[in-house]
Amino acid sequence: MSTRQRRRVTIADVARQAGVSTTAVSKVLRSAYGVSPATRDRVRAAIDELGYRPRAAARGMRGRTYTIGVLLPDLRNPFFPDILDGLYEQLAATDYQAIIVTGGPDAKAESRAIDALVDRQVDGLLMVAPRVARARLEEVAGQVPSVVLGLHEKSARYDTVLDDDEVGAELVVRHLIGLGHRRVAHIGRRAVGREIRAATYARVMREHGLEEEVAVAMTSCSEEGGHEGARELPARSPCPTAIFAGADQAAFGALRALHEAGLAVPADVSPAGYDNTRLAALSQISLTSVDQDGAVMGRTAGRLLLERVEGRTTAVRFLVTPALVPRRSTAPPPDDVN
Amino acid sequence: MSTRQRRRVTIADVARQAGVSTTAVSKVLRSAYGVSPATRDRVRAAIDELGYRPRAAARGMRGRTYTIGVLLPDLRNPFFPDILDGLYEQLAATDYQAIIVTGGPDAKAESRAIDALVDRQVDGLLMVAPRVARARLEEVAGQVPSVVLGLHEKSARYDTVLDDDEVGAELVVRHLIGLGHRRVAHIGRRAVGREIRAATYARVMREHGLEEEVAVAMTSCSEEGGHEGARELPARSPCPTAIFAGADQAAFGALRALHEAGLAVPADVSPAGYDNTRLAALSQISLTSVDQDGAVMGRTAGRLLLERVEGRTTAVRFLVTPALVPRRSTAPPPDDVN
DNA sequence: GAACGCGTGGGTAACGTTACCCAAATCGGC
DNA sequence: GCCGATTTGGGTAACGTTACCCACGCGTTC
Repeated sequence: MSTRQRRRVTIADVARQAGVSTTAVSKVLRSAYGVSPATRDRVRAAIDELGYRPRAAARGMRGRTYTIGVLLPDLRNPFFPDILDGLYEQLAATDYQAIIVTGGPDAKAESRAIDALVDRQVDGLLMVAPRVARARLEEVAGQVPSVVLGLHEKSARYDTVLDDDEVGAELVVRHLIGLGHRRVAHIGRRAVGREIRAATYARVMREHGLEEEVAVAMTSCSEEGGHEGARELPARSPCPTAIFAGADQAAFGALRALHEAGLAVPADVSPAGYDNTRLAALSQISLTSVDQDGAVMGRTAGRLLLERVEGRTTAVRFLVTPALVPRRSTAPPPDDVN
Repeated sequence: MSTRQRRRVTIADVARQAGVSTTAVSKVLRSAYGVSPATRDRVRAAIDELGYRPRAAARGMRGRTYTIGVLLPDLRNPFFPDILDGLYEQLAATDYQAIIVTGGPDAKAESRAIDALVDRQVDGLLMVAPRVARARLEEVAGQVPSVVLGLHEKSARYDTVLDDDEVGAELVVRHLIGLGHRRVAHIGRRAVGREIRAATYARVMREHGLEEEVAVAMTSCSEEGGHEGARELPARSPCPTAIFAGADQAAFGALRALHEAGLAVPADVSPAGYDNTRLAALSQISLTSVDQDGAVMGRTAGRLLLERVEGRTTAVRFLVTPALVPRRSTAPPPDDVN
C-alpha cells in the first residue's frame, strides 16, 4: 500500500557526501564561523543533492529550533492578520519560522497554550493581548525571549509593543460627544487592571460632565462578546445613542444586536470600533474606527524578538500613535433624543 | 537584571523524586502499558511537585511530538476559524496540540511552510485547501500522516475531507438563474485542475442555454482577489447582473468593488458567496452564501488524523453536503436589463 | 514442584544536532 | 626562517526522551 518510508537524510549523510565532518556541515547550516568558502560550497552542494533538511527536534536538543511562537487570543479577530503580516515580513529574510497557537476562552487555557509553545522550545515568543496574569508573563519571559503586544504593563523581562490606547479611546469618545451624543456606552474586554480604553472612556465622559451617562459592558472582544454587550442596551431606558466598542470585531457583534433590536445605524445608534480592520472599511459596514498600524506593530515585534534571540536583555517599549477614521456609522444623534 | 535561568526539570529528576526509573516515568507520561496504579500515582505526584513538563524536542528524537500541524492558505478567510474550532474540539481530550502555519502567496511558499511543519516532526498534518501539486501532497503524506481538506483529488496516501462543491455551486447558480439573472459571472480561485466550482458554474450555465454569458475571473480567494475580479466587470458591456464568488471573502472584495463603481446591491448586481461565514450573516452585508459545516469538517479531520497517528493506513474520504442560504444580497435583476 | 505466563519495572542504547575543545595548516611580521 | 596568531576542520560528549529487551516475583497449571 504505502511505499517504504526511507530513513530521513541526516547531517552525517551530508558530511559523507561532501567528504567533511558533521561539525563542518553544522557550521554551514548555522552560518557559523570557521568554514572556508570552498568547504561551504561543497557542503551546500551535498545538501542540495541529498535534499537534506535539518530536524528541528534534534536542533532543539542542543541549540535553537529556529521557531518563533505566536500566541493569539483567537483566530476570528481580523486585526491579527495585520500583525502577522508584519511579523512574517520581518522573519522572511531569516531562517525563523512562525507558528501560531490560539489561547482559548480563559486565562487557564491560554496558559496551557503558552506552555505548549515553551515545551516546543520556541526561540522567541510573541504574545498578543494575553490575558494571563502579569506574573505569569514574567515567568514565561524568564524562560523564553518574549514580546508582549497590546498590554500597557511595563516589565524589565519582556519587550512591549503597543498602541496608545488612551489617545485612541479619547479620539473616539470625543468624536462621538462632538457629534452631539451624550448617552455613549462602552463595550470592552474584561481584563483586570488592563482596561485602558474603558478607563479613558470614563475619564473623557467625566470631563464632559457626562459621568451620569457612563455605561460599560465588559465582555470579550469577540463578535459574540460585542453582541452580548450590545443586546442589553436597547432595553435600557433611555437607550444609548452611541456605542464605543473596544474592537471592530466586537462592534460587528453590536451591529448584529442593533439590527435584531430594529435599531438603524446611524439614525438611531452610532457605533464605533477600534483597530480599523479592513472589514470596517467595507462600504456596507462603513464603521468609524481607530487605526493602529498592525503591520508596523508586527514588524517591530519581530525585530525585537530577533534582537532578544541574539542576546539583548534590556527591555524595550514601542508605542504606536493611533488615528481616528470617521465613517458613516457615526452621525449626530436623532432629534427626538430627550 | 534577569534572574538565573534554572535548568529545566527533566524526567530523571522526576524519577529520582518518585524513587523509580526514568522508564517508569516515561511510561506514565505516555499512558503506556506496564506500570502499577501505585507507581503511576507516585510518579504523578512527583510530576506535580516538581512542575515537570516533557520537552517536545527530546520526545521527537525517539517518539512523538504530540503536535498536529495545520496549514492554512491565509489567516484572513473567516471560514478557517470554523474548521479550527472543530479540530480543537476533537483534540481537546487528547495530549495533542495544534500549531498553525500559513502558506503564503504561492505554491512555492506554501511548500516551504509544509516543510517547516515536517521538519518540526508534527505527528499529523492537516492541509487546508493547499495549492501545491498533487505529487507534493503524496510525497508529504508518505512522511507524515496527513489529511487534506477541501480538495477533490483522490489519494491512497492521505485522507480527504471536503464539501460537495458541485452541489454547492449548482445551488448558487440555479438560485441566481431562478431569480431571472442571465448574465451571471464567476470569481474563483486559480488552481489548475481544481476549479470544481468554476466548472460547475460553467456547466449549469450551459444547461440553461447561457453558455454565451459565461464570464469567469480566476484570481485568489482573498478579499483583494475578489476586488480585483469584480473590478473589471462593470466595465463590460453589458455588465453582469449577478456574481457567484467562490468564497465569502472574495465576495466581500467584490462588494467593495461594486460600491466603488457606484453599483447598488442587489438593485444593480446580486453577489453571492460560499462558506456561509458569520460575516455573511451580518445584516449590513446579508450575503447569500452556501453553508458548509466547517466545525464538522474540522472535527472529522481531527478524528481522521488521530486514527492515522494510531496506525490506520487506508484512505478515507469524508464528504459534507452543502446547503444554500439565501439572503438579501441576491434579488431579481433590474427591469431595464436588455 | 517444576514450568510457564503475566504483570512490573529497570538498564541501556539510540535519535540528530550542536557546543566545546583541540589539532593541523596557513599566514604574517620581524 | 622562526614564532605566534589566525583560520579551518574534526572528535566527542552531551541534550532529554523513548524503544527495546531483559529480569524479577508471583500465581497458576500440569
